Formats: sequence, C-alpha cells, structure tokens
Amino acid sequence: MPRVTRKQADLNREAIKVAAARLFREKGFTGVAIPEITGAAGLTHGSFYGHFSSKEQMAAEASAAAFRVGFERWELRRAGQPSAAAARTGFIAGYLTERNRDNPGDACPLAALAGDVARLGLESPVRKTFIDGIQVILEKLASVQAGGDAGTVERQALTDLSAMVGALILSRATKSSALSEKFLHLVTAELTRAAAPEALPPEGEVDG
Amino acid sequence: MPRVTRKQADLNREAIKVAAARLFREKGFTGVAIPEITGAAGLTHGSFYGHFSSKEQMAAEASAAAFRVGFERWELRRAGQPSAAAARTGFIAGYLTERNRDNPGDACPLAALAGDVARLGLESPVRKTFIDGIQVILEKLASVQAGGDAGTVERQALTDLSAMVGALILSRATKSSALSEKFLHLVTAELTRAAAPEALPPEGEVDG
DNA sequence: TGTACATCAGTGAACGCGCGTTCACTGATGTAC
DNA sequence: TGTACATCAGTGAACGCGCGTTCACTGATGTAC
Repeated sequence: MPRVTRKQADLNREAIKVAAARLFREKGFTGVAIPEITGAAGLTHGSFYGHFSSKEQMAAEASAAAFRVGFERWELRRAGQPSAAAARTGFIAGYLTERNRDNPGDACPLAALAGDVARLGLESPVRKTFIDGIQVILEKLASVQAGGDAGTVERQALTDLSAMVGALILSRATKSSALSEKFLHLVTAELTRAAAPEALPPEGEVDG
Repeated sequence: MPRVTRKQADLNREAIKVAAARLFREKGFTGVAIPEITGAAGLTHGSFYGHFSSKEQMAAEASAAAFRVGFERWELRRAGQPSAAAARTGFIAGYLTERNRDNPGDACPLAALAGDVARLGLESPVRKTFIDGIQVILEKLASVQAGGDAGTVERQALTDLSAMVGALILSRATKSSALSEKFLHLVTAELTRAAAPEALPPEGEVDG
C-alpha cells in the first residue's frame, strides 16, 4: 500500500524523527540501526532515504528536535516560578531525578549524547546542532543566576550545566550502586544550597 | 612465526590491553574493532581470544588499567602539593586543560566513556569496574576538600567530580566553538574560586 | 464532477562491508629424559 | 648438556550476522483536462 497522502508523508517524516530522537538518546548514535528507527515509526527501512539524505543528517534534525522539546519544558517550568533563584533550584532539582536517569530517551540530549558528539568530526552537523543547543541552555541558565556581573553569571551557568550533565551521566553509569542516587540528590543539595557565610572555612585553616 | 616465549606472550597481552585502553577512550567501546586493537599491539586479530574470553571482558580489564594509571598520576600530583586545598585546585586546573580535552586516549576514562557505560547492562563487568573506579576517585576528592563534616565533604566531592567530568565532556562536544575553552577555564575558575563572603547576594534580593 | 494518467511514498530484495568469534593449522618454545 | 616430542601463542581463512545505502517496483495519490 505505497503512496500515502502528502500530509501523511509529512507525519511519517516527523514520526521517524521523533522515534530517532528517543532511540538515539537511549542507545547512542551508532547503537541504533535505521530499520529499528523506521520500524518504531511504523515504516520499513526503505522509506528512510525518501525523507533524509543520510543517517547523520537525520541525527542532526532529531537532535535539534530533542533540544526544542527541552526548551519548551524549560519555559513552562520557568513560568511557574516566582523568582530566578526559585527557577534555578527547581530546574536543578527537576533535572537530577530518578525519572530522568531512568528515561534517557525522554530526557536531556546532553546527558545522553554529549559523549558521542565529542567523537564526531569538527564539521559534523550533529556537533553544530549540539553547540547551538548548549548556547541556548547556557543563556537560560545565566538568566536564573542569583546575580553578579556578566562574567560571574556566565561562569556560574557553565558550572551549573557541567555539574548537572556530569551528575546525570555519572548517576546513570553507577546505576546498580548506591552512588547513583548520591549523584542525583547530593549534587542537587550542593548546587542549590544557599551559600551560608558561616559554612565557609576561615582563610588559612584549610588543609586535610 | 607463532609460539613466542611465555614472557613475550604476557607482554603481548599487556600491549593489547594498553592499546585497547587508549582506543576505547578515543572511539568508544563499540567504535573500535578487535583487529584494530590487536593491530595496534602488533598482532593479528586471531590472537585475541587466546588472551581474553570476549571483547567485553577485555574492556573491563582495559578500563581498570586506565583507572589505575589515573590514580598513580593523582598520587604523584598530590605528593607535590603543600595542602589539601592546593591539591584540589591543582587537580581541577590540571584536569580541565586543552591537553586532556584533545587527548582522550590518555585522559580520564570517565570523561571518555561514562556515557557509554550508562548504556551497558546493570550486570556488565565494565560497569562494575567503573563503579569501583568512581568510588576511589571520590575518596581522593573527598580527601582534599577544605573541611566540614563527612556529609559535606562527600557532597563536595560528588559535585566536584560531576562538574569536572561534565565540563570536560562538554568542552569536547563543543570543540570548534569558543564555548569549548570556556568550559575548561571558566569552570576551573568557578570551582577553585575561594568563596568570598562579600560576593554573596543578600537573602531576598535574588531575582532576574 | 469525472476520467486518464503522471507522480512519488513506501516496499523489500540486494549491494558491499565490517563486525565478534571460531578454528584448523604452524612451528618455535618448553620439558621430560 | 643434548635430543625427542608435546605444548601452545599466534596466524589467517571462515562463520553468521547486521550495518548503511541503493534501487526496481507497486499502486494510491494528485493533477490536467
């Protein structure tokens, strides 16, 4: 039963992209074959190259779609928060959860795929998509920092993102050990801890 | 010219392991084939199963070897530092470098492979090796924290490791963009910044 | 609106290729005497 | 120490398999009249 309506064909293309965005995050770019992706979209593998010129080009589109969904969720979450500080705390706490750890296919593309992207060529369209996505995330994270000059805020946003992505990756890698939950909950606690002056050690007393 | 001396066979086994430890970090566990590994060790692929029962079992051994080298480097670095605080700062600054970013094959197995490990089965010997390695790294990081009770120190060690691994991964993923160096240098600056009370915003003034 | 036909979305067989693993074989090493 | 032979580290062909991609084909869709 070939030749579906133009509208259905557009839906099929979208379904392939959505299935790929999930499967890539679950199994990595090289861990998913095209028959698995098109099959998840209810099609056979032969239809793939009617929609996309190559697996890599589609990976770039699928990644962009995954980022887009994440941004929309961010905005929804942000809109419900009374202050930047509350938004930052809520975002970190909502990011480092068992739910995100256990559902990489529906969670952050960075935690799922940044390690794979690191191995791609510098000219890879997937890498470019990730760079654009990271840029946007950093702006959002900068917008909820407590304050300080632009340089301070940028440093804090870069560090927040690094710690969040690192903690989620390490939480996944250590799953089956008690460490896994520690990466989620104790890193959340540390990042969202209101910096209390009395907790700071006096200068010079420092050593171990 | 088969049948080498027992001593040479041991050296060959070690050479395969060392080559694998480098290649896996460069290309991921599934990105390297056995002929490439044995070839890098000066052997043909057929010799592989005389030394290891499977690719996965060897990946566990190679990973353990990579961790071991990292621990030795840590101890060397630690011995040259006058205080825990100096050791922590030096370790972070030495970790988030262009050199480490550009030589994953000789750098941290976590930054290179934690994303891959996250996808392995819970019973995978590679996962177990990584959990053990992370445990040890966390103890080392805890031993150089400025102070506080055991819980605080553990939180700080988990957060330091998350931020370092996350920043190095993101620095690699964003290479070809100006962001890459920012993940190295600004996260180092933020993590090693002596917490200055005057930099803290007064409670309640917080928003953006 | 109805008809004739060109278009093209999807199918499934096929391509060349590289994968992890196995195995019969080779011949230097290691050992028993 | 010298000889005879068993051992076994390494070789390379071969296995079944799945990969990304191509392509001739099908038949419903879309369009020209």
